[in-house]
Amino acid sequence: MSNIPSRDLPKQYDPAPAQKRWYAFWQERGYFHSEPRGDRKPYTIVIPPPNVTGALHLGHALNNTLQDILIRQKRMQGFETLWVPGTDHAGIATQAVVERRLLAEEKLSRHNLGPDGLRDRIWQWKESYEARILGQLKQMGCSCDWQRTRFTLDPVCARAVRHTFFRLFKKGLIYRGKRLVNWDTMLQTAVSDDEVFHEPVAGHFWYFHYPVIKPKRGEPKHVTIATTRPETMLGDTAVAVHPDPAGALAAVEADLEARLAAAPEKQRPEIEAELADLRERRRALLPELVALRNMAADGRMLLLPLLEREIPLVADPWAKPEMGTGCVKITPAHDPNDYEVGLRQNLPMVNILNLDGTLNDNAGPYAGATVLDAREKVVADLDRQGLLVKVEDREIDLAHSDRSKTPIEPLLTDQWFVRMDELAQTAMDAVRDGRVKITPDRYAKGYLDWLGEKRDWPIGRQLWWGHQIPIWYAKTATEADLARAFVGRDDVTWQWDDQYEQWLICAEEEDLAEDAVPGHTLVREQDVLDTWFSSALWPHSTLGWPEQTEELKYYYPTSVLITSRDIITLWVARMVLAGLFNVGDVPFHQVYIHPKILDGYGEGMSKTKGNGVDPVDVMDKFGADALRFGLAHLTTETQDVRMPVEFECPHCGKLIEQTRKNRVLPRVPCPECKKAFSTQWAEKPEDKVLPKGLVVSDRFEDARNFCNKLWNASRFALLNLEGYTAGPISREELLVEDRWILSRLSTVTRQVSEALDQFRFADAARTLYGFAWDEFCSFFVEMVKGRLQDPKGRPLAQRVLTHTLDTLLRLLHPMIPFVTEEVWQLLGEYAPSRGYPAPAPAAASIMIAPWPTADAAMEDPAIEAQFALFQNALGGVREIRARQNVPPKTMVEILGRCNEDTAAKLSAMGPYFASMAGARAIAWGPEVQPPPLSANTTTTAGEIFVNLAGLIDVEAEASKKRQEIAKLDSLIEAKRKKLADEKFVGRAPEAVVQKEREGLAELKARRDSAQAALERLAG
RNA sequence: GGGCGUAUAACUCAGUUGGUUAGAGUGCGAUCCUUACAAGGUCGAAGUCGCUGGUUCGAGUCCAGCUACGCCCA
Repeated sequence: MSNIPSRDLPKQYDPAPAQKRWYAFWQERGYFHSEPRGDRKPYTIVIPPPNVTGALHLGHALNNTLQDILIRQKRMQGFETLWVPGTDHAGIATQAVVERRLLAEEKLSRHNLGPDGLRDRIWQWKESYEARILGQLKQMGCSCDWQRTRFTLDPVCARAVRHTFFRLFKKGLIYRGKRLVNWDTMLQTAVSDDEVFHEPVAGHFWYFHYPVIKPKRGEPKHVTIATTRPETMLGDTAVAVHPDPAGALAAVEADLEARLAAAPEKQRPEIEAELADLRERRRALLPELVALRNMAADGRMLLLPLLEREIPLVADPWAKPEMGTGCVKITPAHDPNDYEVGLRQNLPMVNILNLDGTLNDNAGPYAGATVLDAREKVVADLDRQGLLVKVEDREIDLAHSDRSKTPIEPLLTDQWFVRMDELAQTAMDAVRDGRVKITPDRYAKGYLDWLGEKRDWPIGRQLWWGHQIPIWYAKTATEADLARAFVGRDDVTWQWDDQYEQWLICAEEEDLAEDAVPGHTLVREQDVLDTWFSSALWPHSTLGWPEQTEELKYYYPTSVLITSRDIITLWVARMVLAGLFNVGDVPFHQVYIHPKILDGYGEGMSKTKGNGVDPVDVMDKFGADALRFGLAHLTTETQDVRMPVEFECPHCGKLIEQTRKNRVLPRVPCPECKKAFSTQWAEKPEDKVLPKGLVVSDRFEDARNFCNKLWNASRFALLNLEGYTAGPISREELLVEDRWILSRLSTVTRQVSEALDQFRFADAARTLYGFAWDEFCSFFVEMVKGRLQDPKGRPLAQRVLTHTLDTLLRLLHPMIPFVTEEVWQLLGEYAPSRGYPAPAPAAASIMIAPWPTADAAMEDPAIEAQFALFQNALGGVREIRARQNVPPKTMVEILGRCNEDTAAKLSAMGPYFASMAGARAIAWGPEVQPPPLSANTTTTAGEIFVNLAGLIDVEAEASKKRQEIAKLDSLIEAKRKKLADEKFVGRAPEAVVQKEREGLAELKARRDSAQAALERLAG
């Protein structure tokens, strides 16, 4: 049997074929699949299901890379690991995207298609994006158990949703109530606060008079109010004035004075102006506000213009005497603050809007008009009646729906809620008592604060895409009818709805027929549930709950949840309370919050902004391993990661900076070759035919280079394994470099294991990077070269080399699975059995090879110290060679003046000085004298002289020495001063002082030797 | 307005419990195609640790204030 490589090993690692080959291999072998096994401990992660709205960007790539790193490590550690993949239907987001697309491309609205038609289109979208997303994960190497892939709308998840709703409803934790919501008039649904963004727009501030009905003598005949939305006056049910205008003004004034006193000079004029304004306002306005307050107390009514409706003047602190006219119109059904006033003052709530954003019959003659039309008409009509006082220009912070990008209308509607008081408390307790640990722990604060508000959770969405609420309305039936119809069934329950005087029936498993209650017609609730309702169940719904499956018993609670900080409240908190409510235990023991990836401007990546980078672009250019290692390397404790990206011109390769402007264009022209290329936004055929410009970042180059370095070191090892034999290695036969690398290997193994256990991914990556490159490649591999040429030394060198490489590969595998598997398989061809101290057959795949364990007995500080001496001496020689421009192939003679101990240690390293620094070591020891023409440098190993007879550039060397002396002088001076300071010597710990003294002595010695060298050069 | 975070080399980031002359990668300069690797080797230059004060023998590190930026909440 031959040990000659069975195929050529290229000098550059080519990631693409390895990725394809080994991912298929792993899947064929079923390594990703997990089944409950009593003899092993489970380690479980459920994926944060990506929205099917769009493809994944680098933020997701980071999230999933970290999960795969942990899963792969734990699998190697012998846990029964399960990583559950899946996607989220993302109700409103997906429906909005598909609707927008339909409108843009086919000029169709959802009403043209109808509910079933629209749902068909959304399913098509879902199928295509789910495939794309799962494909992205597979390309990244994610070792998910694909047999267990779930979707939040699939039958298993749907059943969990139904059961959860039923349980909550039965316990009285679900109710229907009025609520002012953010109404999206385009999508015609309520959207949550999280789905609203505010944007300043140019608007106006209109001032109107409302006449007072039957004013008494001396009282004002009208009140003046100001508004940015005149049409809402049609829904006004009161005007408010502050109950204590004088007191309120005084409070504001006191506050301003306090600020003035504390303010820095440059802010004073501004505050002073405000104060002056306030005092003027008191002079001009206060008497009237007091009068109005008294009128309010006396029950005076106003006449709402246009509709000629009588509305009360009320006293309420919401009216701010320091703002506007001091009076404020109250529209409880269309403004959150007014809604509060309406509740306090017991005012009627008049809704003037239809769901499509036009005005309804309550708007009288304006019914049917759009909001903007009504606004114009209302202003014109008031003006005609002489009630328009003035108009000011003003910038308005207008709420927009994140989904449709249209302005939000606050609207009072019936909504479904989950009562949160008790549920929130259970989730708070779980974090407080440590059953759920959040890392970094500062994020626990936001979680607890948010839950502490215990705000009821609005769960209804007026959409067609989602889990339909399992409620049926019975208007006409009596409770006796229901009891008769559902006798003996525990899967149906009902409640009385006071507001609309009807029965609400909830069914746990199957839908109810229209005639399920004989003689009556049931009507099903049309609303669907908030997406987060199904996401909240994810850790247990994916494991089969409500069935008590083997999976649920074995894998639940899961081990860790890895996610980004923006959904700690929306998702993490709700998973905790849902898990506790449904299963009776927390959904996971640990939560790790990872950094966010920002673009070059410091903005988070998102599909809508256009700055999202497709990980596939990065993988096309650098490979999956480079993507993964690069991301892990960036995952530090607190920092978000800034990643400026560039387009790579597909024609000429030129890199073009991605800007706010060009990142949303469907095509970008290359400034270099003038040809255009397409981007992720290309949709029109004429754009799509252009070649695509990859979006890349040089931040992955390091990682790509690292993988290549590892590949080449492996290549070297493989090319030198001819004649390899497995065999035991005894400690005694090891050479210095063997002991050193094994010592380091053990330390690194320990450090990496600990770092991953504590989610310090960057530490783990940096440790491995430094070890592999600077120690394994730069020293061990270099030093083993000579031994491999020597028949006597070769077997041991091969054994230590294969063992070290084997261990290094295993440590790296979770981060860079493909290249490590590629090398592992090649290594298996030449050295199927390997290891220290005794060889053992290697696993069939590195994926299932055991995770290395640190061997404290191998950690040898003495050897590491000795090795450090060698490294320092070597560095000294190289430095002199470089500064003296000694040609690379010229061998130099070196001498070292050092103590006996160091001399003994360095004498043994002769061959390595030769091979690694082109130096022949002549002598080591305390008595060594410098050659007449030499350059020197002082290292921790002593003073190194390089004999430069025939080579020396005297002036360069002298100048270098003078520089060195100057620098040492200033350091010596600083240290002298410090040691002369009695306070330092008296109060600092003795060890520190001693260290300073030694430091000074060393600096002086170095200065002396530099001085001596300078004199020799002169002489 | 409240909360959280960040500010260290030209860029992107490390920097443990305060203690020698503050590190890495990239980029920059010099040099070398030495048979694992030019996606590489060797060497080098480069920092008022955001600002101001405080604690301390000693501060990038601890405290206070300020400035700028980011995120979350209202």
